[in-house]
Amino acid sequence: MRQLTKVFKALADSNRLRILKMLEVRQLCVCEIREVLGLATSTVSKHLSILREAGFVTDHKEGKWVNYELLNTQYNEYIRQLMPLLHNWLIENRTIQADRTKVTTVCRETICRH
Amino acid sequence: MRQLTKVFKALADSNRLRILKMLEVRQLCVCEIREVLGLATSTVSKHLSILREAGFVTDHKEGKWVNYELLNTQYNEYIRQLMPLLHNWLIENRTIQADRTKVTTVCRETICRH
DNA sequence: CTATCAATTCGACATTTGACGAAATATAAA
DNA sequence: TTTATATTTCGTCAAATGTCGAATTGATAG
Repeated sequence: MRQLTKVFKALADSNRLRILKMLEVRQLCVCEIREVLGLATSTVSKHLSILREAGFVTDHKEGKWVNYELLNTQYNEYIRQLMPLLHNWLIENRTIQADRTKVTTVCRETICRH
Repeated sequence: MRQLTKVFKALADSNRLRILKMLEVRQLCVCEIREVLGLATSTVSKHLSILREAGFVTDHKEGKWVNYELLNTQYNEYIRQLMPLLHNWLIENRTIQADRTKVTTVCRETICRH
């Protein structure tokens, strides 16, 4: 039950939903997500750790960046079943659509300098 | 997005999950749920209002009691898709199993005369 | 009409949560 | 090695949450 509430708690925040829907487009580093959401870097990092602890995402070091991506494995049965639903949700949402557009244009090389 | 986070927030509490899994067995009034969960009546009432606002349950007056039951309609698309998953989850969980056993034996007539 | 009893609402309280900036860590570049 | 940059961790704060008991509401039974 603890594991399930952790999964639902992770989904019970609009900024984390936005992150998950952005990661459906492609891998992203912390500063790219920060740029789209307009939050402090530390806040984004915290959100990502919550998503990681719940089993939604995983991270890979790439130079000085940390890439986060959706974890599409069968490790967590709850998430394995939830992700297909989430994939079809919020598609019409304007914020989500805008986020995803930004994600395609955002470039870590230019953004992260300052 | 607001509606979806409301749905996930409602699911992000173990007592509310226990309530939903109990309601899979049968309709229940507030005092029956209170008896199983061991919470204050006002707390149970609050949990039920959160589940109602999110669209999971509905209530019917029956004399001095208020019966709560799962709302299995297509009003809320999120819930319509989530409930089948939740139905198959937590089946092995001991707390949930114990709750459901109690639900079958609990009698509002005897319990509520406290 | 008055008592009783189930349920809700309200007010208080402790805990959790989401946010930030500062400090610490890690990696790349000079 | 020193500097710059990306990320994490830590401390703090305000707001939200879960809980309770008391007061209120609503309906039944005397």
